[in-house]
Amino acid sequence: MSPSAQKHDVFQAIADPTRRKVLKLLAEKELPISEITSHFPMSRTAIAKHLQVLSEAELVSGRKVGREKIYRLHPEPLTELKQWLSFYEKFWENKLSILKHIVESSEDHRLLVIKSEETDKK
Amino acid sequence: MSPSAQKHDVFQAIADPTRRKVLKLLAEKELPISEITSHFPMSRTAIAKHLQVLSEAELVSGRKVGREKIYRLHPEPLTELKQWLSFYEKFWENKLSILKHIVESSEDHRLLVIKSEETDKK
DNA sequence: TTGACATGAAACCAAATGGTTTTATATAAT
DNA sequence: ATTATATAAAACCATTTGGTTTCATGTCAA
Repeated sequence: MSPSAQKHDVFQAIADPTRRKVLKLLAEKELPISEITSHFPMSRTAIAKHLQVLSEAELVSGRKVGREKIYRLHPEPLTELKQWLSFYEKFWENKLSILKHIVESSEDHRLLVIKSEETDKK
Repeated sequence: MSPSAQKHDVFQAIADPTRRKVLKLLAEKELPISEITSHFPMSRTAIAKHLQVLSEAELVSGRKVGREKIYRLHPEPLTELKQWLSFYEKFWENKLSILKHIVESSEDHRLLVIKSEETDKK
């Protein structure tokens, strides 16, 4: 595929556990495909495809060195994720918001307890 | 699909743009399925399935009120995402780590020089 | 009671996903 | 020059995904 085919975004890219593990590997140091593959119970081709997805999301980039293709982490796109997350942080960082959430759901909890007790007595 | 099938995790759940938009809607206030659906160009059934995925990831929960099923945001699982992200933040927040990355693997040595000078001024 | 409304459940479908195997090509090492 | 290594490219495959349509069921309103 063409470079930066923009087919996959960062949200999709990190959805797969294998790809997340690849990113973690590359966080330590850049690596050729075959060495990355050695950490997984699947074929080199499969890993190459995962690298392509990561590459489309611009989370990694590969350069050819001799007969090897060496991939390295390119973490900048993760800032998009961080931004997205920051919107929701208020729901667990702001105590008032958390409290509000609890208050809103308290009726249901009472209901649940009562039902459980009734069931137990029978 | 079976209820609470624990089939989807938070990474998968937020991978889909529609589901992210649903979360944002529910961040404002809890809503019944049909009202959520009114914000999207797709069927109620499709939205119901997205809600199921979000529910499996425990990002939302639904309770039946009369003939409506009202869904509410449950943002706690996003902390897992935040934790995951925090590991990578050093690569763009910590200048030394960024520099280390450039030194280790960059073809662009001009960038290296600029970053070094900035660091030296301290 | 009779509709209308809100959802649930199931069958179906095309496309995407995550893998495989096979074949080809360029580079490195002997 | 030959062989082993590293990757690329393509065909193929099963399952999942993201949607649809249809039909059934429970609840509210007139």
